[in-house]
Amino acid sequence: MHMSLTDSKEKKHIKTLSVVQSEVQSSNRIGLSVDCVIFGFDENKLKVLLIRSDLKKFQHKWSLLGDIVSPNEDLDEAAYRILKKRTGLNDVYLEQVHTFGAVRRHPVGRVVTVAYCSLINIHHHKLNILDNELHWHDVRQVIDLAFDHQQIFDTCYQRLKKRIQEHPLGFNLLPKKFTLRDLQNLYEAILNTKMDRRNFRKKIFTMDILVDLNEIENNVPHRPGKLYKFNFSKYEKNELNGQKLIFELKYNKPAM
Amino acid sequence: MHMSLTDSKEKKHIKTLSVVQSEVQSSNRIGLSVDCVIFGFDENKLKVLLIRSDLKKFQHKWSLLGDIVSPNEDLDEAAYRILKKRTGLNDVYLEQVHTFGAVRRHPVGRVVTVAYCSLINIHHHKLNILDNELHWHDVRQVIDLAFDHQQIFDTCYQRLKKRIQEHPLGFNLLPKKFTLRDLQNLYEAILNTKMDRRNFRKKIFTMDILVDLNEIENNVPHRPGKLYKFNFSKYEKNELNGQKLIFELKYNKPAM
DNA sequence: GCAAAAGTGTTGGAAATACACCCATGT
DNA sequence: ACATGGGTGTATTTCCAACACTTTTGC
Repeated sequence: MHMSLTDSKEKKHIKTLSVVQSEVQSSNRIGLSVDCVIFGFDENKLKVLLIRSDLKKFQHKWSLLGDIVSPNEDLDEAAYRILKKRTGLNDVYLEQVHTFGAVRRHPVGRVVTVAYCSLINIHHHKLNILDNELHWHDVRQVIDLAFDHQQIFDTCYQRLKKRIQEHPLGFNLLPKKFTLRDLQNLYEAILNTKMDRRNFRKKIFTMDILVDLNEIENNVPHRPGKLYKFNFSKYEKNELNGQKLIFELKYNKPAM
Repeated sequence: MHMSLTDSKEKKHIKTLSVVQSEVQSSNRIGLSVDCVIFGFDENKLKVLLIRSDLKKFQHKWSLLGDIVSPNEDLDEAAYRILKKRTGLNDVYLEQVHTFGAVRRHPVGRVVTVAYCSLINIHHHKLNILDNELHWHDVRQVIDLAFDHQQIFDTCYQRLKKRIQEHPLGFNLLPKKFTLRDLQNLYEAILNTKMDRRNFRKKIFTMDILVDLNEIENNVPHRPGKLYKFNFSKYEKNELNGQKLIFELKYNKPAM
């Protein structure tokens, strides 16, 4: 059944670097940008950081934080740069989500944008927020963004909901010390669900990823809750050893 | 605590289209390409379609199928175009996976590439395969690809393993009519695991996504298996109604 | 009749759910 | 003292994993 291929085959032309180089250059009229969907958590609500569009055409609409990628920076670097510029934060959770490349997605011409999703502690950066052109929005009230940013936001929010059920990302949104109620509120807000308090605690403790700080919250008009922190190294160790998913929180029931 | 913001705030400069336009143009010296990781299934092995690099520097290495994105085609279109050109297939499963944008990832200069993952029935396109520069490789023997294609391949393969446990993608790799053994072989090959036949059948039937064709395979030296096809509409209906995941096949045990 | 894979049910353990009472604090 | 949410245990159900024998075909 196997025939010799050598006779029927045409040897493919091998290109030199410079040939390909000119091919690339003749077609690199496509702009490249990065847009960041920066999530924070405050007042038991999931928030997203938005800015007024700086384009006249979209002047009254909100948009994501984005910028053009510079020719000598890595894609990820660009995302970190934007995040740093707007929030002053380094070393935060940042994940590439999806690239949007429809021809007419941007009014200035062909710009392909790579969307990143970031989770930050909203209280770690009071800085540039006093500019009222930059604002935290309740995710439930995010509508009608500029460009195709609504679609980008929706995609990132969907991804967050999925990822947070499989990995302990939520801790990026909380202060270092938190109560179990804080943690549960976070998950309920993001997943738009209600969970049984006892079962939630059981599940989290079974994962063995919290450190009991032997402290309690204060100034609460009820019995104070114990404070915990996330045990990052323990989680990583578990993830390496057991190939089983250590963190799994799946809830399908909508709230109420 | 809330102070009036109006006095301290500097009104942001609103840019016109043309200002942004020139910003984009001055910085669009970044090439944009698409690379496709095309998976097929044959001889009970998961295969991936590779081509000899057309760059002299990488002349002896295999690489993914890719091309430059043209300024007037959508990103997804570019991926479909590449797939069509190489396999002759339309309307196949294609999914964007990740964008790779390290500054020095490509020798000809700055080229950012968007990786797509595709699943096709390997027997639907005998066409261009006789060119021995284009070849199906057993995924277990994919090493040392050109550029950063090894990393791209690894990322896509990882993604495939995950996605196929949550969605009925496997059917894209099988012929229209298949036996349950075929289906199980597919999953075992992709996930590199062994499953219990009885439990596998039970799980699949519970999902109620197969149509019994009342046919059996023939020319097998043992009792022939029944043939089924995938019931796409039924799956979609289930996915809409119940918000619960209908398709869930999780196996963590390695083979043997 | 024999080799080789198809087809089929049951059982035990683990995990998820549902659910109710006492406790510590601020007012 | 009371209002508020913190903290805990158990019974039930559901899901998953383990497992062995009979059936049908080609040779």
